Amino acid sequence: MKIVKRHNISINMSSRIKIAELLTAGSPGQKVTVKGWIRTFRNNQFIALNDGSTNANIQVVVDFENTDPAELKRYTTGAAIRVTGDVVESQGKGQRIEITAKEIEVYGDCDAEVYPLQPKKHSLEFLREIAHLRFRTNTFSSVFRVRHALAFAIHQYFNNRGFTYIHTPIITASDAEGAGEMFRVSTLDPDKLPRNEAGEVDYTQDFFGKPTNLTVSGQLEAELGAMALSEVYTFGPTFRAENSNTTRHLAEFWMIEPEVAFADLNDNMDLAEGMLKYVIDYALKNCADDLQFLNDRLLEEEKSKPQNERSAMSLIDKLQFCLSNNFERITYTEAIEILKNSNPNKRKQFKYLIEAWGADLQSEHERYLVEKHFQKPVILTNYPAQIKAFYMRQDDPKEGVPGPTVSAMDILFPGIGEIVGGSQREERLDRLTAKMEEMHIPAKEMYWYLDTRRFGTCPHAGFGLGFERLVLFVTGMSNIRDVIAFPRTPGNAEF
RNA sequence: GCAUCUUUAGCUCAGUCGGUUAGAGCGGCGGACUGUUAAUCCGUAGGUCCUAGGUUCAAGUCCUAGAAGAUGCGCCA
Repeated sequence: MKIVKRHNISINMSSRIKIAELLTAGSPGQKVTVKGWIRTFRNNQFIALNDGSTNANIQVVVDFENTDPAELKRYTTGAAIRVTGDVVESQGKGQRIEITAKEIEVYGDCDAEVYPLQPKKHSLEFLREIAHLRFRTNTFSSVFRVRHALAFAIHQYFNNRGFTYIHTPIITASDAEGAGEMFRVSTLDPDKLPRNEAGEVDYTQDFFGKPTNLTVSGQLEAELGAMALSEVYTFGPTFRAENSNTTRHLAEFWMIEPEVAFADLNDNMDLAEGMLKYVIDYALKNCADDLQFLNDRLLEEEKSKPQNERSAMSLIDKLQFCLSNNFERITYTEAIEILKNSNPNKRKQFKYLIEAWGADLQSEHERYLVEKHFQKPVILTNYPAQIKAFYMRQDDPKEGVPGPTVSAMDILFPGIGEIVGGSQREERLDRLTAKMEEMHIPAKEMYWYLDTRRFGTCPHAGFGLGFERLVLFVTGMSNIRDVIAFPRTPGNAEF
């Protein structure tokens, strides 16, 4: 296994060396201190020690003949220890170097009888129930190192391009965004709600003096920033109170939302495609060992699946394929034509048959386009106006397009579906207010948003990227609950 | 919210057509071995068969309801 060392300094007092650094750069003759958690203790003699810097363990050789047997009993799977000793060439196969222990200190014992993690394969469902301990498994430590690398690369990508990272509010009084059901934020006692004369809940007595919710998107606020700073992005938690029970929805998730002034739909697509490729490339270069581990894990898992359900490409091949091919850019209107003439539509295999322009695409249609027809990421653009949000820019009528469209774009990924949703924004005040009226969005409350169109408006565009969906794609995991530390889903807010 | 599937030891799972005392591997515990690689070998303990009803001479197995989990759909990122 190739081991990736992620940093140059082992951060710790008492000259502790991290295991990734020791395994890559350590040489016989060194005297070192390592600290970590025992993975296995074999033959009363060999400790496999892990500190989370890599999935590879350092082998610690214990001088069992000169160690108190009561102390040897404490070296159990999961125990936290310090080892000071000499780096030597390993006599056994399977590792280049090992440590001959001179001193072992147990920081925290781990009762093997009740510790749930064993040196064996556990199901992801079981590990989800012990999410507080699942970081200690190879799969999850790899997933979370990759997750970190992707988050870091996103900041780096935008920083390199002159973007300003802005922090948009988590609590919002605006419920006009229409992005989904919201979680109410209140300090009122639900058992003793104050009422006004009309018998309605009196929110003037609530903390903010009006109804407030957790944010479903930072986009509207990001647009305000873009109208001064030119290029901004947000990267924060987002909350949707939808009763969604799928492998790709969370009630609390992280979203990246760039917003760019003086940009149109094409700039927007270039930005999104560039970002996705940049961060995937970053992960391939900086998490090679973790991705290899996840790649092999996936191959192993797929062995138990029937041939036709296995993926055509391995995880790493799929990521590299994604880098070396341009995303397919087609309009909604073109997509409808393809779907209308597709075999599953003609043979009535789709649950929802495509009959006319204007229909919303179901996930079976998106999957057909991405996984069967194009076999690569697809960007769908210029959707019918009626199925998209009020703030998307209205297109000029075009020959061959049956109805009004907006400059929207969705990026669809294999296995994930929609990973990015974005648009060029409607910057023309009259068009925007007319649309809001049509969709019953209270323009009065949204004065702050509309002010950007009143005072120095300009063409601008942006998108939202679901961070966990990106992590799903890059790690090859199949359930979104396994790429966030403590998933919040309907009926579950454990830990 | 809807549909389908699953639930047996701490974990992963087997359990035939409804039939007598519910099994295995791993893990635990006791021991052996001492250059192992999820070590190996011997021994041993461990069960509300998800819950509540029902059918039957007899239910882990069949039926009904509920709970929890998984998958798919809808909503979306």
